[in-house]
Amino acid sequence: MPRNRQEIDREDKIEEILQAAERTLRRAGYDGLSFGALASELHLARGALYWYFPTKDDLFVAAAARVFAEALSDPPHRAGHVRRITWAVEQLAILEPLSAALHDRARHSAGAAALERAIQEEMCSRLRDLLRGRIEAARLNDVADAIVVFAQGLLAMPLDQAERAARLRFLLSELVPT
Amino acid sequence: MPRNRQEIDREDKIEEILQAAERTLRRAGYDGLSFGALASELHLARGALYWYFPTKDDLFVAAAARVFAEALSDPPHRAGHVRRITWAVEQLAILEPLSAALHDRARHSAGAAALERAIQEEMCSRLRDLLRGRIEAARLNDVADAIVVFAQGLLAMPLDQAERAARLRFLLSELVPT
DNA sequence: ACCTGAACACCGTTCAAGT
DNA sequence: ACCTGAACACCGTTCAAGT
Repeated sequence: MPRNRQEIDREDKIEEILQAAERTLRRAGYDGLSFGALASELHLARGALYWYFPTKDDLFVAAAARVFAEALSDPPHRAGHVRRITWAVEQLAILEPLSAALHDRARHSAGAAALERAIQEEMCSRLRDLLRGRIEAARLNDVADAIVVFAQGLLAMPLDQAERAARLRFLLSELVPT
Repeated sequence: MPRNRQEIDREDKIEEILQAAERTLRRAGYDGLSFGALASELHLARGALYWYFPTKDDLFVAAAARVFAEALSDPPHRAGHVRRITWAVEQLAILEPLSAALHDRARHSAGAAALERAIQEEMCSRLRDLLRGRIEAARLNDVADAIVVFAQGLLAMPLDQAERAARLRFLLSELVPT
């Protein structure tokens, strides 16, 4: 009955595992992502998964990368900069437990650290594009960096959506000329 | 040989456990803080610790509270506001893995959430005192909140000390009149 | 009231043995 | 090349049994 030897090639199998891992990650977070649960969902032995992902961190990072990429795809079209930044913060706020887990694993796993940096640099570069016309060139990098740091702080604190939005509006009103 | 029945009273025993837990937390972080390791260090059975701390979260929060309190005690006397804020950020940066763990546990443990809030409110209130003479009263709360959010963001990002200081200086130069 | 030692149900990871 | 099933060394937590 195991239809998994040469009949399914490696990349398809990896895709299948990643889809299940992504689902588990969304539903139960990092702690809920276990090789045991995943294996039984995929009708595999626990050890078999190590053939595809040599480490829990490898599996986690690969699945998390997909979740983040999806969350940050199609930002609101032609909205003002405040609304666009608020949108990004709220998208990340939904994934906050995932961000926290990624940050935690980044201390032990080079892959996790790389993904964390990549997400933050993506945010920075989008911000610079968004603010380029609106801010003098000399301040652009500092302001973009500051907003990313601030956004990261908003996510790390136990605030609700309204508080996040209010504090973000205050910062933007201070840093970005109207 | 067990000199622990009525000979040592409860509070002293708790103090002894907390000291060991604090040491373990500083050396090995949240993951390294295990009832097993702690018990063998204290020459106790694993189960005995549950008599004093019903849950790992209870033990962790109690030990972490001491670590944070110590780290934030005696701030630099009569320094400028930039140096004092930088000092606090660096003190917390040293404990960043602990902050991350606390934030993670705050989702599952009310005690962890309470400690996290308490630390942040302590920072906020110190900041307000520090900036009170320097900022118009109407902006004081917003600026203090913003700086705390920013500081939290600095800690959540993989930056070195120089980068943290530079970004903090930029923010303060924007928010606090010289 | 406090402690022991065993048990339970999990982990991530490894590995000999199979196909 | 892929998979199984058992093993290893851990977890946090519970609990009957002792003092």
